[in-house]
Amino acid sequence: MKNIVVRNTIQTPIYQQIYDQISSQIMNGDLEADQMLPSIRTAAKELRVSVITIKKTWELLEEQGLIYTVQGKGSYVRGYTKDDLDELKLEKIKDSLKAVIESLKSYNVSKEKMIEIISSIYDAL
Amino acid sequence: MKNIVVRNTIQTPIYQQIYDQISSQIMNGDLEADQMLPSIRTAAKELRVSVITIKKTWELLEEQGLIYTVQGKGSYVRGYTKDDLDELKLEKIKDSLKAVIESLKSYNVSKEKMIEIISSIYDAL
DNA sequence: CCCCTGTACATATCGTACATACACAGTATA
DNA sequence: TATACTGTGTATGTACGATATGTACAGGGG
Repeated sequence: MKNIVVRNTIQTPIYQQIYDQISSQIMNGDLEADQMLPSIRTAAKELRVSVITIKKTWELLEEQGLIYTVQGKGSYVRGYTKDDLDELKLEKIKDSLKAVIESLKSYNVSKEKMIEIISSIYDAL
Repeated sequence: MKNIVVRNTIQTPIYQQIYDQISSQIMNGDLEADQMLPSIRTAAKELRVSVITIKKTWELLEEQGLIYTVQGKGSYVRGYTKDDLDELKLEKIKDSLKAVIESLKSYNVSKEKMIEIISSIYDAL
């Protein structure tokens, strides 16, 4: 439960922000298999949000097969191999990029132009 | 008012979908300067949505400086040079890509990997 | 005056988020 | 062994804002 940041200033839902960060930590291997996540109460207190919000996040993570939950005990990270995690991560990134490319479809951006812009954004970081 | 498609199956708000398509048509030069947009009633009937929804779209377009509206008369495409339009378009695309890169920040994707994935998505189209 | 235009109002539905009460699991202890 | 305690997840009821609607109001021009 380290390095989670919640911003109220952006339009992304809180549960989505937390989901993104935890799912990336799992996919990056920062959280070990069968490691217990904080209880929803602990996480809620720590991040200063409602237990409902954390519950929704945990549900999302469970839906995506990243964790499993035992009633009365807690939620735990699913056991995946490094290769599996890399694959999941790649799919996630692909999905995001596909979505943005789809949303820009009507602007008729060529592959080369797109790469050029991506490159310039990275260089500016 | 050609080639506008509204989908109820996706989560993007209707007014946003219409906005994206009209703004891209303007930026691509498909709509001429001072050309009148359809009245909000006509557009609403044609796209089978409420006048309020179209009004919101027109307001967004006006906010972004793409059209101007005259009470009782109608809404018209602003006069921009081709260079201005290209610049607006580039900014729009940059903003979208910046947002997706920001949202993927925690996955630690390198510039090269990102370009590789973008490339593969384009090749698959 | 009539018919076109944009505008404003009141309302319905849904997603997000909250506090609080309920139910299950494990353990200490009488 | 029974039961109370304290941890866990779950469900209920509420509030608010965004999205979308229909319908009534207001301005421009023949």
